Amino acid sequence: MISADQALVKKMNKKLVLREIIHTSPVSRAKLSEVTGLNKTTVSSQVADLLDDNLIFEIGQGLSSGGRRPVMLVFNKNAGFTIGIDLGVDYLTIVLTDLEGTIVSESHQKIDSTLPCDLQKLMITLLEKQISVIPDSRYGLIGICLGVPGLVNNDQELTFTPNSNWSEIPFKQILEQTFQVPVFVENEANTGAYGEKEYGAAKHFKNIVYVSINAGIGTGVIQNNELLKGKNGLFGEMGHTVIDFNGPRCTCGNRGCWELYASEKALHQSLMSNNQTVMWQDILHRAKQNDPQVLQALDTFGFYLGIGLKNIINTFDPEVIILRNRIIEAFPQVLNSIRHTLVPNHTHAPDVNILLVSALKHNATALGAAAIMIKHFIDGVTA
Amino acid sequence: MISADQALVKKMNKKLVLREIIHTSPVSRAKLSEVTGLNKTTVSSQVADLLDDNLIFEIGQGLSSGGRRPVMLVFNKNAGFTIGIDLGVDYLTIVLTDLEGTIVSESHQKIDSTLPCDLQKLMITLLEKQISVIPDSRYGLIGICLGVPGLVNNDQELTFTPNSNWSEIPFKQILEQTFQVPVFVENEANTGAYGEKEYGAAKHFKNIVYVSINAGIGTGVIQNNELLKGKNGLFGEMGHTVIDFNGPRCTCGNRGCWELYASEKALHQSLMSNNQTVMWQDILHRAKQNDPQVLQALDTFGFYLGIGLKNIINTFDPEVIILRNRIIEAFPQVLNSIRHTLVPNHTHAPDVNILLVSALKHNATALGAAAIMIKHFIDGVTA
DNA sequence: TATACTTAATTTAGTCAATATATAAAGTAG
DNA sequence: CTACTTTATATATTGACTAAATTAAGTATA
Repeated sequence: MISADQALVKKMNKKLVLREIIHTSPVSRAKLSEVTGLNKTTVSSQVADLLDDNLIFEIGQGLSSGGRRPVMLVFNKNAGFTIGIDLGVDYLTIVLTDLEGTIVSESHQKIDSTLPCDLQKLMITLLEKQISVIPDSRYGLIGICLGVPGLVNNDQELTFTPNSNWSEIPFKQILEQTFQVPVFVENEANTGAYGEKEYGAAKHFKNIVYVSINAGIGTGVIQNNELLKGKNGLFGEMGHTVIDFNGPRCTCGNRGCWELYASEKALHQSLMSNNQTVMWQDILHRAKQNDPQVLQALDTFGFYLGIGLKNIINTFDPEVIILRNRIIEAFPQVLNSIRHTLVPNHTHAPDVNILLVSALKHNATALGAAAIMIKHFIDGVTA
Repeated sequence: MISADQALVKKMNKKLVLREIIHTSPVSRAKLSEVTGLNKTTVSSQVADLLDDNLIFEIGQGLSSGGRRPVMLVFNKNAGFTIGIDLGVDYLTIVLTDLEGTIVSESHQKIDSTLPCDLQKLMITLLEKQISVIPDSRYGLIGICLGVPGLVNNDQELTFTPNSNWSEIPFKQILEQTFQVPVFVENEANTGAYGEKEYGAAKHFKNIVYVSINAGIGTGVIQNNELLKGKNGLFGEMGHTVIDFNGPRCTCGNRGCWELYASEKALHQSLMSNNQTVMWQDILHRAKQNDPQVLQALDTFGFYLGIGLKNIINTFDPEVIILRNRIIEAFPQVLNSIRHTLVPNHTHAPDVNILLVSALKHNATALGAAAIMIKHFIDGVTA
C-alpha cells in the first residue's frame, strides 16, 4: 500500500503549479500563488525547481498594475518531443509534436503489404526519419504512443485485429528496444477520445464519448477526465452491441450488431453495384452533386448511426459525443439524419447539441496518442 | 484549485491506517507499520488519534511469535450507526446497520397508498422507530441513504419515477430537516451495485455491472471501485437501450427497448391470461412444478436478458455481472437460458462465470445505501 | 537460571515542505 | 518627493514523517 509523505506533497504541488503555467502562460509567481492557494514562498520554490528542469522559463517582465513588475513564466513546450502513431489497416500516420501537441512534422503513408514484417520495417524506417528531425532539447524524444484498430489488453499487447495481421507484431517490445524510449499501445478509439479531449472538440467537457466510424465502429469513453478501460481494456467497444436481435448474423457470432448497419463497410455495401466496390471519395462526390441513391444511402446510414448513438446516450449519459468519420466531416448533412433518429417528438429526447464532429479529423488518433504520451511525461517529471 | 500540505498527508495516512484495521482486525501497531510502509512512530501516532476518535479500541495482547506481545487493535463497528432505505413502488425496506454493514434492525413495509404525503408520513414514522433502537454510541446516527427506482440528478433530487409519484417528494431536504443528519439519495441500481461490491457477490472485484430486474431494468456500473455517474447521474441506465429497432414502441418514444422484453413486467405480460395479471409467487410456484407454459416463458425471459447482458459485456468489459431478481434468485435455472444466449458456439464468447446472482438479494439496495453512507462517514472522519 | 535473541512500542533528535511575517525591489499616483 | 502597491525573497516557525536509540516483554537455549 502507498503511504503519503512530504515528497508526495511536493510532487502534487509541483504538478499543480506546472499545470497552471501550461494552461495560463505567460503567468507570474504572484498570480500562481493566488490561483493555486499556495503560499508565495512555496510557489517561488516550485518555480525554481521547474526552471532547473527546463520545463519552464522566464520571458522577462510583464505589465505593472500599480507595483513592482512581475516576471512572466511560460511553459517550455520544446523541452521534449513525442511521436504519435495512427496505425490503420492500410495506412500509417505519424506525427511528431512538441509538448503542447503542436505538430512539428508528420507523415502519411499507404501500407501496400499485408505482411507484418513489411509493416514493421516500414514503421521503423519512417520513425527513424521523424526522429532525425527532432530539435536539440533537454529531454529529446520522450516516448512513442501507438493507436491501433483492435483490442489491446492491459499489458498493452494487441490481441485482436479484425481486418489485418498487425496483432502478430509485439509493437511495445520492438519499439522500446529499437528506440530506447517508453512506448504505449492503445486502442485507436481511446487515443482519439483523448486527443479530442485535450486538443479538439471536447476540450471543455469531462464526460465524453468518442465514436470513430471506419470499416468497423470504435468507441472511447472518458468519464471525469479518465479513460475507462474495463477488465481487458475493452470498455466501450460497442461496435458489436446488438441493435436487432432478429438481424443478420455477424462475424462475431451474434445477430444484428451495430457495425453491420452503421459502419463505413455497411454504407459501401449498400451502394455496391455489380459486385463493384465504391470508393468513399465517390460517395462524397455524388453526395455533393445530390445523387439521390447516395443521399438515400447516407440518410439510412445516419438513421442506423442514430440508433446506436441513442444507446450510447442512454448508456453513458455523456456531455457530448464526438463523431469521427471522413464522410460526415466532409458532408455534415448526415448529422441531420442522425438527429432525426435521436430526437423523436418526445419529452425524453436528448439535447441535439450533444453531437459534435471531430475537430482533429484524420489526425485525431495520432494526436491523441501524442497527448497520452505527453500526459505520461508530465506525470513522470512531477512524480 | 486544491493544493497539498501536511494536513493532507496526515489525513491520507489516517485513512490508510483505519482501512487496514477495518480489513484485517485484530491487528497490531507493528503489523500496521509493516503493511502500510509507514514508520512505527507514525503508526503509533495515528493509532492514538483513532483511539481518541473512538473509531478503534485495544482488545489486549495478542500471541507472541518470539518477542514482546503485541497490543491488538480492532475497528469499533459500534462507534455509530446508519440507516439504508430501499424505496420501491409499493414497498419500503429500512435497515439499521453498524459501521460494518451488519444489520441491527430492519423493517419491510408494504405501501398501500400512492399519495406522496402518505408515503412521507409512513417513512418518517418507520424511521423514528428504527432510530429509537440505536444503541448509545460516540457518533449515533451518522446519516441516512435512500435508494430509489428512478432518475436522480447530481443535486440528489429524484427527477423522474416511471411507476410512482415519489419524485414529488424532496427526500433529501425533508429527511435532513427532520433528523438533522446527512442524507443521500441514489438510484437503486447504484446503491445495489455498491452493496454487492462491499458486502455481497462482488466483494473481490473492482469492475462490476449490477443489473436489477424489477418492473423495469436498472443498471449500476462500478469501475476501479468507483460508481460511474455520467453528466446527469444517468450512467448505465440501460433499460431503454434498443435491442430491436424494428420492435414495438416504448413509452420512452423509442422502439424495441430492452425493458420491453426482459423486465418482470414483460415476463408477467407474456403469461397474462384473460387480462388477469399473474403474481410472481405464482410464476415461481408453477416453475418449480415444471409448468411448461411458465418454463417456456422463463426461457424466453432468459433469452432476452441474455441479449442485453451481451451488450453490457461488450460495452463495459466487466469482471462480473451481478443479477438481482427475485425469480432468478429462487429459480436459478433461468441462468441456463441466459448462458445459452450469452455463449453461442464461438470463439469470442464471454466466460460463462461472468454471471453471478445477487448475494444480498432483497436487501441489496438498502444495504448498499447503508454502505454508501458508511463510506461517506469514514471519508469524513479521516478528512 | 542466566544469557542471548526477538519482537513490540515509545522516546528523542532530526528532516523537509509548507506557512507567516518581515524585508527588499520596483513600479504607480499625486 | 512622498505615499502607496505589487512582486518576489529571506528568515523563523510549524507540523508530519523518519531514523536510531531505548524500554518493555516475551522466547530459546545452554
